[in-house]
Amino acid sequence: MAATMKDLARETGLGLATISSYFNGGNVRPKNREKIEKAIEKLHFELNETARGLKTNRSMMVGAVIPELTSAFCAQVLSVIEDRLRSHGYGMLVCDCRSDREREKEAVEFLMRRRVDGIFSIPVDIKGTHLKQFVSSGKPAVIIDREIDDPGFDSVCVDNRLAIETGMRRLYENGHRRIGLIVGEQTNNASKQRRKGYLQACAQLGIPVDESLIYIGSETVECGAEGMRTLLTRCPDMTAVIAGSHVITVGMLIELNAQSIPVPERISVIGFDDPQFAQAVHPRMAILNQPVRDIGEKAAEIMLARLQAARKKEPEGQETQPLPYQHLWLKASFINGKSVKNINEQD
Amino acid sequence: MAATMKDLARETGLGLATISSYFNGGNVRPKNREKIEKAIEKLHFELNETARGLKTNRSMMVGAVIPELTSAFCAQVLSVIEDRLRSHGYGMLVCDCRSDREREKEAVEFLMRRRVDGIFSIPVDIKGTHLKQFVSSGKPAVIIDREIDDPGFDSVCVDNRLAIETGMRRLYENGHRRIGLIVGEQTNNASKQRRKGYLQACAQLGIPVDESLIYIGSETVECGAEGMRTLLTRCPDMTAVIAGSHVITVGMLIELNAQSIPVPERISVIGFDDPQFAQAVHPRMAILNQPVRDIGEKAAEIMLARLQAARKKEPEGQETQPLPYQHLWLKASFINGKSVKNINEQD
DNA sequence: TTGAAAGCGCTAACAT
DNA sequence: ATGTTAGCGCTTTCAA
Repeated sequence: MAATMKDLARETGLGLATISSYFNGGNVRPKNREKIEKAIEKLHFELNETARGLKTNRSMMVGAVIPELTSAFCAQVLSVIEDRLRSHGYGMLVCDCRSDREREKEAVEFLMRRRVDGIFSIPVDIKGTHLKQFVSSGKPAVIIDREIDDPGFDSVCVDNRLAIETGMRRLYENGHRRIGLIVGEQTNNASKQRRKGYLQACAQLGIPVDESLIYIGSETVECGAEGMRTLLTRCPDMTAVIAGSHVITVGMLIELNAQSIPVPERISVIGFDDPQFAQAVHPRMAILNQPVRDIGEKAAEIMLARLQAARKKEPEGQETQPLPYQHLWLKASFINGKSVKNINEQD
Repeated sequence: MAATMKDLARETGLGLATISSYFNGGNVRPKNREKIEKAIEKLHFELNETARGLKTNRSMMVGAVIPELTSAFCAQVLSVIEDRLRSHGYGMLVCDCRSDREREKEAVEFLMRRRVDGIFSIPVDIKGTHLKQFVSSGKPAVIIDREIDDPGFDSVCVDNRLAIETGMRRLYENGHRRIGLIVGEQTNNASKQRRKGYLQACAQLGIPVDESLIYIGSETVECGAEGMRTLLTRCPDMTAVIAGSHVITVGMLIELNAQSIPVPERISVIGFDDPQFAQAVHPRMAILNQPVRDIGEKAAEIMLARLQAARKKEPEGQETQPLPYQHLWLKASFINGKSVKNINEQD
């Protein structure tokens, strides 16, 4: 159906190699360049990357395995990555695994069959077992957002411990001592780190830890609402709450809203992520904001470096010494709002 | 590097065709099935879809060209589509074109080089010129969310005219007559239809049209804020506003929030999309909600039907009569909130 | 049911 | 600088 290089060769009277060379930046006589370009135009020729990939053993595609495409965090990070990679000629195959380990594993196998050159993963399985087979084929995987037990990958994470600590300190400075925390399941390292940050902050600030102030649920809006509801009745003396993720923030606000509980008069809150959302709610919410743009850029950068290294390797024959794995820890920033009340004067 | 069918053949002592037949649901003796499965296990064999695609002229991938991956609407629709397609063995290559026509065109070319079997497009170019070349190769394109001038594609849209009309009627019933509208650029058919719905509702309800109540900007948060600011000063007697999209809704609320304008006391608002967001803001916002799930499902369904038809066609040789293009119009629903004040009693 | 062989569109030696 | 040719890993006739 579609025109092939052979057709271009016939049309121009040139050899196949010349045509191929034209597309691969080789030296082609200006006269012939023109001829080729004319033929391309005439025959509506489009390079067949599938065939090229078969020959070169590179698909010029990467995979992205994520827990939820509808999460703003995932979408924003992917958006940055896709942009950077496509500008280097790489396509991105997205696989949403719905936070399910089985589907995550299947997604990686799916991507392997398509011979993607690399995989970005926001892992559900923090052991990273789903990627073992893939990396053992010598291809790069970059982990995003979740610290993984296995050090055999590059990773770009946010210092979640520090993030929560920052929030806690803010609340402390504003006189809060009975502070609640709503976080997701502790199988997820990000959530784990957030809880750890909470405990650590308590220790540093001399706040006695009260486990009943900690609600552990899941990464869902429902959990945020449920958590808020629970904490409000369980700890009536609680003056502030920190949400352990964006969806939890949303759920938290839904519950406060449903119960018409005034923020920050009755309770102070610090949310997570999405500055626009924080500005749109009333009162403007204080948040711990993850640097999504940086995360995406760093992850893409690392991947592109590895992809490039892989391309160079082959010609040399000998294994160049491998780049050491990178583990980046980016910092979340605190964006102030009006959702935290200073209760110092009340003492 | 990776094991090939040849390796399986050698390992099992069988012929290539038998191996291939095994993977394609052909008849293989149980004894040999076992042998093959053992060999697959042993050699960590993974089918090479690239090679298969070259031969079969199907990539088992579809492309998705969208204006902004970070838009919740896009992400949600894609999430549904990806799920449905992958369960049928298709991968999804996502191309975010940042609402840019040039990049949109490039994205389609990019996808053509990868020989995707179909393309989903939430088009920037409503002429659909970016898809011309692609569909002329006989492959299906499904347009989402934006009515396109060319009828030569399938499309799944929302009746935006009706949506805004519904909102207008609600406001009318609550006594509002001076109603503002903030919409995106009129090069976009969705925005166009929304404005049309506004005008039509005015006509039906006997509200005189005042162009100064209509703010036309772009599909950005900034435009929502700017629009709100403008309308508030330009039309101090305005009692209600309808937002023409979700991002505009967010911008609108940011501005109201910044100016500490009480909703719905001073002004009533109706937003667009994202029920969770609507519930999280105070007071709970009334919205016109697009059926994202249905949109994705219908689009995927149409695509899968066409993909299947294309597979059947070849064996028959003769062109089966083409399925007629479908143009679906789904309805947005009104979800009530507390952001609309009944001002009838004040008369 | 299975095997042998041709070829999908391209790249990369190698030869010219 | 350009042409010739041999595969990349698979599917698919065609024979056996």
